Parts: sequence; C-alpha cells; structure tokens
Amino acid sequence: MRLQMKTFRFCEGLNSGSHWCSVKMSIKDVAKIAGVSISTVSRCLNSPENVKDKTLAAVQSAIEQTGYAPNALARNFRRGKTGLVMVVLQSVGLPFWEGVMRGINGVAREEGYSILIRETASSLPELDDYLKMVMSKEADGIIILASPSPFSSASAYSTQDRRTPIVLGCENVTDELAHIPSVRVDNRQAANEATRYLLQLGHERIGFITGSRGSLLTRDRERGYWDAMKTSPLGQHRDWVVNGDQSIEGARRATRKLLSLAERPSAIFCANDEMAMACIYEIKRSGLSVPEDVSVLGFDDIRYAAIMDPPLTTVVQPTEEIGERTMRRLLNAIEGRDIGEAPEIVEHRLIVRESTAPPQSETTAGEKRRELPV
Amino acid sequence: MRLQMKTFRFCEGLNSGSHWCSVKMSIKDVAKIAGVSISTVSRCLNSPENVKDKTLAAVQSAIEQTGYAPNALARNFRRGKTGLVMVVLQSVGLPFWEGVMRGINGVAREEGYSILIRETASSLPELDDYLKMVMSKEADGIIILASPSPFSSASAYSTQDRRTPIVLGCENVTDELAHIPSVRVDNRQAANEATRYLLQLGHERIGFITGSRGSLLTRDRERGYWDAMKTSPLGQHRDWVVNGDQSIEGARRATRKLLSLAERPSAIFCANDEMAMACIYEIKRSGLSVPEDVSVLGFDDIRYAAIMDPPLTTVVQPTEEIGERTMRRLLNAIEGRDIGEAPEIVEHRLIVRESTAPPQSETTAGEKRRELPV
DNA sequence: ACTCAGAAAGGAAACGTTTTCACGCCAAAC
DNA sequence: GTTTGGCGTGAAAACGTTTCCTTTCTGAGT
Repeated sequence: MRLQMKTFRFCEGLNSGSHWCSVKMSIKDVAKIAGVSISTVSRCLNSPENVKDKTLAAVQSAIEQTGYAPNALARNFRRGKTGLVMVVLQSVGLPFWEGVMRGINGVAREEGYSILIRETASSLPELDDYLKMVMSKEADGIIILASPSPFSSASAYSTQDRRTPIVLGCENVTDELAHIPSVRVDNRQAANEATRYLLQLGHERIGFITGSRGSLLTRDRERGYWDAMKTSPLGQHRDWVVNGDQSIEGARRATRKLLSLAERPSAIFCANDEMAMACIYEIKRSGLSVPEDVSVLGFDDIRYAAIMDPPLTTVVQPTEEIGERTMRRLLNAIEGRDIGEAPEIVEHRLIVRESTAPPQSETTAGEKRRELPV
Repeated sequence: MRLQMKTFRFCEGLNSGSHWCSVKMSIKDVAKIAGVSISTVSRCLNSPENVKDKTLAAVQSAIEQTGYAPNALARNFRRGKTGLVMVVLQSVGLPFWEGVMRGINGVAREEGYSILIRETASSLPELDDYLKMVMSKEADGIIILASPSPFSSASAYSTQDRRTPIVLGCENVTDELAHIPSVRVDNRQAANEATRYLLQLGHERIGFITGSRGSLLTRDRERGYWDAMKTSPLGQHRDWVVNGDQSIEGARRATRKLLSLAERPSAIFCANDEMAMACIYEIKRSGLSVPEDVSVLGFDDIRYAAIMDPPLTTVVQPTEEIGERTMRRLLNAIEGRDIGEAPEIVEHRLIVRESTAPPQSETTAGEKRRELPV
C-alpha cells in the first residue's frame, strides 16, 4: 500500500512532463529513486565534492525527475538559522533609503540572506521587541535604519550580554546605547560644514529646520548647526531653530514661522531634503524666490534634489556604501566575530547646486532670471 | 550529569535577575520546571482555554523564570508555514509604494505575517524563480508590485495547477497570464479620462511620456491615451509618444524630444509622477513655463506631487486600499480559499492642481504671475 | 594475495515544536 | 454503586533536514 503510493507519486512526476508535482517531494523520495540514502542526497546538495561523480549524476537526475526542492523550513530549522535579516525603517517609499537598501540587498543576495522589512511608521516598537524576535529565531540579526528613534527607554540590550547581532545604519544613538555598532556619516560635522558654507556665502541669519523630536540623527545635525553658529557674526538665536517634525507639513509650518520673523533669515538649513523641498515650496508660495531672497540647504541628496526648482544644494551621503558596510558588519556579528562597538564613519560631502547663493543686498534686489542647469 | 546541567541552566535563569539567558531554553526546560509535560506547555501557548487555570499559572511562571521564547524556526517547520509573504518591487525608496506598503503591512501585522522584500532593480528574475521560492517554503505567498514586468517568458504558472498563492498589486499582466489575480485601478480608463481632461481644456497637441518598455502597467496607460486621442481634433500622432523609460533621466530626454518638435505639444501626459517632475524641470530649463506654455499631467499622486512648482495635476490611486486588498486576497489564497482570477478594480480619480491649464493662445501670451496654493 | 588507509555511502540521532491518541480522573446520570 | 461522558493531561510520533558515526568499498602498497 505504502509502496503503491510512492509509485504513484513517482509516475506523477514523470508523466506530467513538468517539474511541478501536486504531491510534495521530499529528500526521501529522491533518495529512493536515485537508489541511495538520504544522507547522500543531502551531501549532493551541500557538498557535492564529497560524492562520486556517478552517484551525483544519479541523484541529480532523480531531483530533475521529481522536481524536488529542498524544504527551506526544515533546513533552516536543522541549521538553527533563518537566513533572514530584519531591517527596521520608518517607511518604505522614503527616497533616502533607496541607496542604503540597494547596498544591503546586494550584500544579502551575495551571502544568501533575505530581507525582512519592518516599518515603524504606524507602531513604534521598542528595541526590546526586536531583540525578542531574534531571540525567538525570527531573524538572525537586525539592521535599524529607522529615523525616529525606537529606543525610548533603557533597553535590555544594555543589561544583556550584547550578543544579539544588531547594527545601526545612518542612525545615531543616545549615550547609554553608544555601544551598539553603527555605520554612518558624521552628522554633526557634516551639518557644521554645511552651515559654515552658508556663513561663508555671507549669510548671518540662518534658520534651521529640525527633524522629528525623537530622532537622534537629526539632533546631531542640529548640534552641528549650533557649533557653526557659535562662531558666526550674529551668534546663535533660539528663534532660528524650528521643529519640522521630519515631515512635509511640519517643514512647511516651520518655514512659515521662520519667514514671519521680524528679521527673516536669509538662508534656511533643513535637516533633510524632503523638508527642504517643502521649505522651498513654502518660500515660493509666500512670493519670495530661492535663492535670491532665501537660500535653502538640504541633507541627503535624494533622487529629486537635482530636479527641484531650483536644484537643491545638499549634503550627500554614500548611501550604497553605508548599506553595504552595515550589512557586512551585521553578518560578521551573526557569524560570531567580534565587530567592536566603535561606529564606522563614512565620508560625506557638500554638493552645491542652485538653491544657495550669497544673500541679496537690499540694493541689488530685483528680477534676475536664473537658468536651470543640465 | 545530565540533571546537573539542567539545574545549572535553571539557576542561571533565576540568578541573573533578567529574562535573557545565555543558554537557550526550550519547551522541555519549561515543562520540567513547571512539572508538566511538554504537550501541556505547548497547549498553554497555543490554546490556553484547554488547560486548567492552575496549570496555566504554573507554566506561565516557569516561562517567566526561564525567559523562554518559542523557537519560531521549529514552530514554522512543524506547522509547515513560514508566516512570510514575499513582496516583489522594483526598489524600496520609490514614493509611490509608500501607501501600498502601508496597506500590506497593516494587514500583515494584523494577521501575524511578516514581509519579505525582494528588489528587482538590480537583477530581473523570472516569475518562475518566485514560484520556486514558495515551492521550497521560503515564503507562503507572493505579492508582485514590480513595475518592470518580471514576466519575460511564458511561465510555469500557466502550465502549473495554479495553486501557488500569488497576487499582483497595481500591475497589469499580459494576456497569457491574465489568470493571475490582481488588485489595481483601471489604468487604461484612468489614462483615457486624464487625456480627455486635457482635451477638454482645449489642448490638441498632447504628448505622452511612457514608462519602461517592459511595463504592462504603463503600457495600459499608453493605450488609454491613444483611446482618447483617437477622438481628438488632430487625431493620433506617433511623434507625440516618447519613451520615458520610467526614469528621471529618460523623462528628461523624452521631454526635450517633445519640445523640439516642429509643432510642440501644449500639454504632456506622463505615465507617472516622477517622470512628470522631470518633465516639468526640463520644460522650465528650456525657458518655458508650466502650465502657461506647456501643461503637465502625472499619474500616481506621490507625496511630492502637491509641493511641486507648480503643484502637479495627477491621477490618484487609493494606494493603501490597494495594499490592503492585495494582502487580504493573498492571505485568502494561502488559506486555500478560492479567490478566482478576476482582477479587483479600485477607484481612481483625477486631482486637478496647477500644472494644467487651457493652452495659451498666441495673443494672450505673457507674464502672468501664478500663486502657489496652500 | 593481504593489509591498510582513505574515500564514499549508509544508518540513525537530533533539532523543538505541534498534534494525535490514549489514558486517568471526576462529576453527573442511572 | 456502577456506568458514561467529557475534560485535562501525558506519551510519542511526526515534520524534513543535517551531521556524526559507522560501515563498506576501492585502490595502492607490501
């Protein structure tokens, strides 16, 4: 009876003329047809160099016949690895992550890992939740890209023995979590330089639109701005820093606020490009022009930065490199190698386009027709 | 000796004062500590209503003590389900997918599934590859959002018995794959209506910038454009349709081509918003204005459409709804329910902003200062 | 021809769950 | 007091691999 069944299955595979069988084939079936043991079939799949050519051929033919595909569930279970890396980000669809994800994905494909996406846009989970997921073997490790910091409380990671593979990409961390490895630009330094560029152009009243309150990344950019302003002619002014909430709406509100100041800033530095886009929109809407009346400077160099009107001066990060290095570092951690705690800092650079210019002196104000670049 | 070991583990859990144990706890350890069988522990986890309150309490206490977390690998293996849904898209970071992914993720979270991302940007796999992945239990089902069609050849899906859970989101399909279920707007009809809107404004020479050659989705939009132009005063003109290659660069090239025509179009319909943004940029760069000289119409209503200069008139799709319905339909297929083959069509609508206007008669040409809307 | 080493293959355990089945117990019905 | 039924629990099988250990085979060296 049982043999009958096997025969049936086998014939099904042969007759259909296709690889797709309605009955799931297992390694056992392949072994039976090839006339070898299941261990040998397993070897053919995992270390073919340890098996005689003749047997290998027989097994391969059997696999062909049955349309056998190894059950990943069983394999992963046995190996104790999921082959999955969880990537936590705020939302798919934010242009900035395009390059980072490309880097991550490239390495992942290379090393045989798949990417599990977790969006924090709706719910805002704690770091602990992620640690639990790798504890319970839902993934082998975690990459955190989420801009809004998911670490609102002291986490178990600090009390724990720190063996859960986790790496931050782009993101900064609070001091008590500074031991979590990360790969990123020096946001503070980059923002400092960008602000100094505006100062060098001759701007004195420079506004800053911050990211979301919880984001450490943008907080560091804000610090960089303060650093630069400390040495500026007019010094630091609390009014010039407005919360843009990491959103288009927030940035527009912030811009309106800045424009309504008694002495309106002649330049606005936004913590990211998306807010810079919103900022430009709002400036234009109020009847002013960029950069003639107000210069705007962004951060990230997203794909739309160059086709804005005017094209956006911004700080560019090597996103793909960040993605690659983040993933490699995580994989090292997963393999059990010591990856240390120090952040890996990658190079940023300022790319000057048309949204920044020297401040307009009152006398030279007027209609100067700009030309958009190629 | 063996007992010794168990004791050691147990004490470790108790002494550390934390839930995180260096030695992995299994259901066996919990059972031993609670003084029950492993089946009972399993029941406590999966169907607590079938276990006496007292035992439940004992087990929960044991779980607490050990910091036990069920091994997802083993569980999924035993259940024969991965709890994973593979989402195939061209690239994370394309704003359009934001809403769709939110919808998918919402339902996924609700139903206890996780999302596996596969980007086709780099490699362009065949549908067969995806089918194989669910065959080999790497995921329970597949959602295909990839704009560039991943189906270059007749696929095994057509020859197969069609039991692999797969649903297309937004995407159209070629006729030979028309039996793959999908959730989307009626792209052809939507494009038809959008084009007719331009015609009604008085435009006669209307250009169209297509998506990538392989994309069926944008091909349908092109068809809709043709449908409308058939009835237009000047009729259809081959020159007016240019390949924008689904990219910023491609759209800019296409726009230059259209603008250099002997009789330049007074309106350009782009197969998606991103290309429309590039189109607007290029029009401005050539010294013309939108919409005074050339109207521009997009498709998708991505998050930046409203803060363009000018804000973009475009076709909006209910992206979150599409995501939700796509996911629900896939889950139904995974559960083995018959979901049919007919596409689920959702509502689109045209949202009119400032990038479209009646064509400028030669006489009224001049500097009319527009105001950006709130 | 005989031994022996190394290669190739087979047997069986193990991974951590879930689930089926059977058993024991207690309460209610006779 | 015996039967019946149902509830709570335990024992053990099963899921499909990989891997360790053992056995068998092969060919070269004596």
